[in-house]
Amino acid sequence: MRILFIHADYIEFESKEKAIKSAEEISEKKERCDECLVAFISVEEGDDGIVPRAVEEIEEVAEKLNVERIVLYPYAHLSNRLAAPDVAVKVLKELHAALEEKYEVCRAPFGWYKSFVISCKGHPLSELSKEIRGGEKKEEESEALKAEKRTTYWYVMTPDGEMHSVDEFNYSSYPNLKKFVEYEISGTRAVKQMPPHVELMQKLELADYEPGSDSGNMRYYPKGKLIKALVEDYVERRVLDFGAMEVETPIMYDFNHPSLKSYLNRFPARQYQVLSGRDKYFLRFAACFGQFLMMHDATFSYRQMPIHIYELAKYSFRREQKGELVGLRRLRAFTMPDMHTLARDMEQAKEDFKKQYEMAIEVLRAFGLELGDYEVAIRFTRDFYKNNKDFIVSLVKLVNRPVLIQMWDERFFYFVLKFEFNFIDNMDKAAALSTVQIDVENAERYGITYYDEDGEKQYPYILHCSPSGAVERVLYAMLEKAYMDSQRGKKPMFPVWLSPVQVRIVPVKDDFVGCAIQEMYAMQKRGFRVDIDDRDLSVSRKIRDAEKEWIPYIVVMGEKEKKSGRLTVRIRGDGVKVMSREELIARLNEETAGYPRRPLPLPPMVSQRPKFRG
RNA sequence: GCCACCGUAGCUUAGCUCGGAAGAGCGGCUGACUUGUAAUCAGCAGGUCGGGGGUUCGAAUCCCCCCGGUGGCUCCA
Repeated sequence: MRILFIHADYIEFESKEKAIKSAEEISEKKERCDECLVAFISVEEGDDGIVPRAVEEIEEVAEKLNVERIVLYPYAHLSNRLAAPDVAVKVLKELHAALEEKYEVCRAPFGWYKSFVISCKGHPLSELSKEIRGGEKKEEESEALKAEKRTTYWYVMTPDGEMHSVDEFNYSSYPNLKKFVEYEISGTRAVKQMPPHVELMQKLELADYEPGSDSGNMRYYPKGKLIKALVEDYVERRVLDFGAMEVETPIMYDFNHPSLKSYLNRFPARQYQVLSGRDKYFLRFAACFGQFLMMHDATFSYRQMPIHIYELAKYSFRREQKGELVGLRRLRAFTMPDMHTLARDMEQAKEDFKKQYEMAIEVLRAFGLELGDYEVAIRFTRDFYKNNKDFIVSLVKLVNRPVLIQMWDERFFYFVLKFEFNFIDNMDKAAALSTVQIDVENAERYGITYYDEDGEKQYPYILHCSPSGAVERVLYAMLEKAYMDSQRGKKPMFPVWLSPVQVRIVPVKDDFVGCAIQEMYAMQKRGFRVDIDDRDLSVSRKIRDAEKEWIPYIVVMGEKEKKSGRLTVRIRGDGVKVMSREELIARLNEETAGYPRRPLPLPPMVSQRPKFRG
């Protein structure tokens, strides 16, 4: 709380018009107070508990000045981290009530544009400012956290349904699971190295830091943008095939909306805030808000369920702690495919949960991430486990490998069951990709209801699903995996359908650029991304550059090819083969079948491209 | 957010310990070469040494503050 004190001969103020929707109702527009202490007050975040101290401070000043009247004047402009309006009004009212015991108190209305005239006495003590700090909130949080930790139990479940103690499980065949368990439970690591994906995202000209923005807001170069767009296209199609309806919702929401507020209050801090005039909004951190508000207004019955709605939440914003931001692993602005499912009962919720679990496995496979490239975590409450033991075991059977289990005695979050697929990177850090949760709380919070067989309103269960996790994080996982491959002597690359350039044609000398263009057009027409390195450089140099770009097929074009009409193709990681154009196209078709396509994101002539980095 | 380390040309970096004229490779430009599967040769241009302050005759180098990045902690709805 910040207070500016003025010892005044008099103050007059008049309320002109409401500045915010939630302005107080008032009886008198014009007021005057003589011989008083005026306190201009900004109520700040976290000020709920500090009224007694504020009262002390104000009384101390009032006593010194020997005044009988105090004017409390809400004044937002002393602070840039204001409390929500309703909190501010509450605090001001409490101040008023407490001071009224000894003083005559007048309070200017909250939320109005007011004109005022003040006559400051001008003696040395007539102008003072104070800042009063609270700061108890954090401790409350950590208490809650400690409680959570006390009642959390960790296990490893094997496909036979056995629960093993995390300490006694034999990890020898599952080193990554061991790393994951360590990451989750103890969290001690001691590696000193740049995360490999950071260097790769820059070298390959995919993504980069943007010094002109806030930390964790990246720029994406054409090749990175292409991969991102393809990943998004693919996930979207999977989700639409799954039966979801695609929607679009705003990226910012009113702090004072009752449903949003109680949701936010459960998880304090961590949002970007946006001012629209004097009204405060927060940027979404997932698509939940918009979709829940939409479904609050929708009418539907048990006959239509399960209902799926989907949005690519671009962007979602979380104001993560600075020390937590790393390359593409953890960002402040990210792209979140977000599907919500409204299920009429737990049976339906479980059934859909399992289907989504299976979908997530397939989605990650499309990005070259197989079972074994990531670790599975399943988390639930003790009650849920008691009633659904077989269901949990069936999930573990499906992946046919040991899975980390976290069980809570009580429900701390909005869900009773959740799974994640966690990628373990070269620094032994875990990052969640796919996830699905069964939410038992938010239907009620948002007033989302369906009509049951008897025409009665019921709250549905809500599944939150991101089949891939954040798109940027998919990129991160692919890059980290490629680095692991290169460490094992394998040539790193993206799946062919995601390679920004799928075929590079290297003319031996200028004379063959014409033939190269013909070849390029022929393959382009069939839907592939082909370019030509027309630079005046040696063949080996151009091969080297193409290899550094991880291009899967390099076609050298010279006299031989012109005469024979066959192509000499250098296949990444598989030597040089001579084949016809149709054979190459057949191979490309096979490797990209069923995946979305996009055109080359760069000028087709390598000589015509800017260098985005070095 | 806290602690530690790092920041020199578009990129990778030498110089910093112990203060004394900022050096290279790649990339770019110009020219020569017309090339057959991971770097053709030569010349030229390119630097507020992350920013600000201090110490000093003199600071890339020593000290302080700030910004950015990374590691660890905390956190991760």
